[in-house]
Amino acid sequence: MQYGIKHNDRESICEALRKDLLTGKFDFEQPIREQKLAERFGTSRGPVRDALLRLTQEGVLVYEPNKGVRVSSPLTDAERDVVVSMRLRLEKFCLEAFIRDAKKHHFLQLSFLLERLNSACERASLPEVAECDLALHRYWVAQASPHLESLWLGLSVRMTMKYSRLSNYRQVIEEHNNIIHAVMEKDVEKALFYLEENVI
Amino acid sequence: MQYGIKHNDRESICEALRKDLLTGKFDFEQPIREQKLAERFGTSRGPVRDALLRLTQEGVLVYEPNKGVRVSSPLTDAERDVVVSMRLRLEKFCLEAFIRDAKKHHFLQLSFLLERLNSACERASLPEVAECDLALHRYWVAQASPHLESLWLGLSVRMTMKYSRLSNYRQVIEEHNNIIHAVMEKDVEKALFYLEENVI
DNA sequence: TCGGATTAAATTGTTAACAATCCTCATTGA
DNA sequence: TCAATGAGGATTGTTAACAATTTAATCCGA
Repeated sequence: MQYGIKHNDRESICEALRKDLLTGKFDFEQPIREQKLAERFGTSRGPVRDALLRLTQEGVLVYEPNKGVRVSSPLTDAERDVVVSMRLRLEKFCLEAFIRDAKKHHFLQLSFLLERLNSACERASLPEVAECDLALHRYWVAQASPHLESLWLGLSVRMTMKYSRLSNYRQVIEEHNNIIHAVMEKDVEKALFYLEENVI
Repeated sequence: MQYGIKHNDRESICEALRKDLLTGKFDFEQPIREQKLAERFGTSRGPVRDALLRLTQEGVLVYEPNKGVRVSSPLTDAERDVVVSMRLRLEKFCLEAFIRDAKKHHFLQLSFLLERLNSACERASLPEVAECDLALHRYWVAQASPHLESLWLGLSVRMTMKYSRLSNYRQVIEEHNNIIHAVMEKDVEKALFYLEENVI
């Protein structure tokens, strides 16, 4: 239970599926069947449909009327470049605002998320690393601008789908340590520099 | 019926609501009730919920568990700046690709959409102008990169919500004429220049 | 054997009823 | 007077059944 958000079915199904999709448990173009997922999550098709609709909007799935959804094909390199630069624009804005306004308990939460990322890296569990990495970035985005959070999610998800630098665990830890130390010292310039190194 | 897309209930409800929201038919922070909309559109709550979920993801609505959705508050000026620059980054990429690959029937469709925008401006109908303006931009985005279309939608919707330059109808026509003429001459540089003038 | 129509199965789209949750407001007791 | 409590009504969340559509399989004739 992260952030203390209350989860209903569609939320938790959505998160579980997103994790599976980001870590490559489904093939590209593979169609997704509602009934099957409903059984897996022990609900009816309703909440499953809600989750699929959300993931479609995020860009992980593609929807075709009367045919359901399938896993979307990866971005071209050119498209990915665009997405990367958009995410950087957004996240730099948020990180700067976060540093400006952060209180003690925000730093605490940051340390907690960083620690989670570390231990996920130690366990060398790619799904967990992916999740913790996104949770960390998502935290300062959500704090700085709830308005832009869903926008950010769509961007990161598309990036992560294309391919994942996350398998180099040592580097993942290094990069996030750098960012967060800079944040704690309220050194905006340094933080943005390390962020730029990380979001590629 | 534009693009020949097949509409089911949730799609058409979504579009109708988006238009209403973009043209200010609901107040900011006003809660949206599912039952009321279901009656208005002559369906059950199911498709309405789907539409609301999509509009939430696009950023027009805000969702709170067990409380439904409400109209999201406008962006701050700083947030809007970020969104504008992101949309420009995305749309310039798409317009450039569009110019590179466009065939005759694409230009034809473009002329058609421009004509629709013109007549909406002549009728001085703000809802229609807003719709036609978005439809036009959306066309080259969708043609150039279906992957990025939903991303673009989220950006434009958030921009348009904040405030609308669209009420200066003469300028709207002028700006789009410039863009599209440049596109037809396959003059990338000029097209991007006029686009930059328009997306503000 | 092949192409096209026809039927059957699988899948998505929609609905109405029911369950769970939240909100309002009157009541109670100190 | 005021806060706590607790019905009740309103609203969202979930479910299972049904309708519409697509996909797959079968059959038939040339």
